[in-house]
Amino acid sequence: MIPSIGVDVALRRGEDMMELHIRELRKFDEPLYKWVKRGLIELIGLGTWRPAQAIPSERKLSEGFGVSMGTIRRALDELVDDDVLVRHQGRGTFVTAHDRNRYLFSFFNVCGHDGQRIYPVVNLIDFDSLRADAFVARSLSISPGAKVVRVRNLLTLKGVPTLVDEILLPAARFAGISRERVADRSGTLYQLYEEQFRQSVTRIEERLRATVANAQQAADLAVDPGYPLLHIVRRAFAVDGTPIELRHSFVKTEHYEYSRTLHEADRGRGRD
Amino acid sequence: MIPSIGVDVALRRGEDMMELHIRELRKFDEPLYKWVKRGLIELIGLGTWRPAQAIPSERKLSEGFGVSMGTIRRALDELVDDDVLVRHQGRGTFVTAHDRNRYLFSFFNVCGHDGQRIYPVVNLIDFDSLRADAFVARSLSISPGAKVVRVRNLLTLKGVPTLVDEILLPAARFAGISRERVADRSGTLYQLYEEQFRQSVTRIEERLRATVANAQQAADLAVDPGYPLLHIVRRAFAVDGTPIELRHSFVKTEHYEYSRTLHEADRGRGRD
DNA sequence: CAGTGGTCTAGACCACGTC
DNA sequence: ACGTGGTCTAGACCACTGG
Repeated sequence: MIPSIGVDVALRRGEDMMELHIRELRKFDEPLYKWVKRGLIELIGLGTWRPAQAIPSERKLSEGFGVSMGTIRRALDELVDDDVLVRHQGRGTFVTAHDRNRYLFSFFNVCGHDGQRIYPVVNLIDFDSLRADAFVARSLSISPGAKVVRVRNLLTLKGVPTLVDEILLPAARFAGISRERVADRSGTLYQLYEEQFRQSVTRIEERLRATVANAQQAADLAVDPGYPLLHIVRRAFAVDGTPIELRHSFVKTEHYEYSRTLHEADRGRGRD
Repeated sequence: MIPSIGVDVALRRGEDMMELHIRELRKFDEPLYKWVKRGLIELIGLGTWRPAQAIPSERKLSEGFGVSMGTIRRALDELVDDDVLVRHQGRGTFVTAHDRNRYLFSFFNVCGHDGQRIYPVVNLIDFDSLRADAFVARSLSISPGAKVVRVRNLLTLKGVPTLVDEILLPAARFAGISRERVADRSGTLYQLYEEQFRQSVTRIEERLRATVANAQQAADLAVDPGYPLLHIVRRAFAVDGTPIELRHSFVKTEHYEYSRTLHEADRGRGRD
């Protein structure tokens, strides 16, 4: 988009050309603040400002984008709502820093019957690639037949094999992904997506069903075929709203279970 | 900044009494828009504008409160976020009409495999009372042996028996509840709690497991014993944070499933 | 101290819905 | 045509943080 936005010097010279360039990239009938927001998302995605780093001040952004501070603030407000940015009065506005606990427990909802959270031990049991069938293509908003990477994990909680994951990723968004890079990571998969492929997960959608273990799952989880399992179908979405992961999880809920707290103000989120 | 000047001016013009009432509520060191917001909440609470009715336009509110339109808009923005108001461009701003859909779909997360929401048909199949055992007592924060009302419902979606509920209520909080009052209600159970017993549910906590149908459940849901069911244990909490309902739901997820969307900003809610 | 975000103003023009 | 909310401007002063 406009790689030099925010760098004060670049604006003064060639202002007219810049302005023209900016206006051309504007979408028809799109509010200015949405355009600013998209621009900032793009710049963050390009690594212009790293997590925990400050972005330019509102006044500089106002000058750089050529819009008023009110418009900048509106864009920043939405990015703060989306948890892409954090404001600190008197200090500046910062790209959100994501630590491992955040990702682990923000979207990992399995806990003991007493409600206690447990750190899972993750073991990679399979890594390969395949072509998207109709369902996968629709779920990931890609073309049928497009290349998809598949990761299978076994999660163990306090020595008890509890959960098997089958994770499908659109290969186009994860260029260069390999068994080694997945197996040798230090944090969660979502950290890997973010740090190595610039894909930040901001929203997930989950559907839960009850099912019974097939032969493979029974072997992985050390139960008999026919044992009841919680089947979670999850889609993870990037900042721009596109799905970047489709995940099937099968949970043995004998000692652990899936837990959520819902607030009245969240109504309507159940199905959007 | 002396907001009461604008208020006084408005009063001299004989607008109405709302400003007089609000003026006393002004706190020092509070942003103006927060004051406007509290004022509007109070006026709505007093019934100045009924649900589904329009409130005054932003320009009139600006004049009435003696603040700029930008400040009014900020207060309205937050009230829209809180779902107290709804905006309709070109028509006005309206007090949210809370109909049965609100409660139904705010905490009812079962939908079709295609994501479509369905209105369930509820049939009361049992109503009795019993004494709390240790688990129920702890779950409802009551004494073991205290009286508990039990309601059993069968929910049918598009003619398919899909869900059986066992609902446990602390009798002390639901004095005068009867089979008839539960069966003859027009809306949801949570509406009944709110309207007849002044118990508003603001938060729920859910834990999900996979299980298999016992004989009773199999008969209710028209499946064979051993069929996999989603078992949801729910606690509903009142405004003051005390639990007022313990509910076990058993869901046949053949055609319908449990669905949730989680946002990154919700992190930490999974286990609190 | 200078610079940041937080709040607020007093307008403007536009898109939309209703009459 | 008119009034509504939606967007946007070009400033202002404040509270807070850091050197």
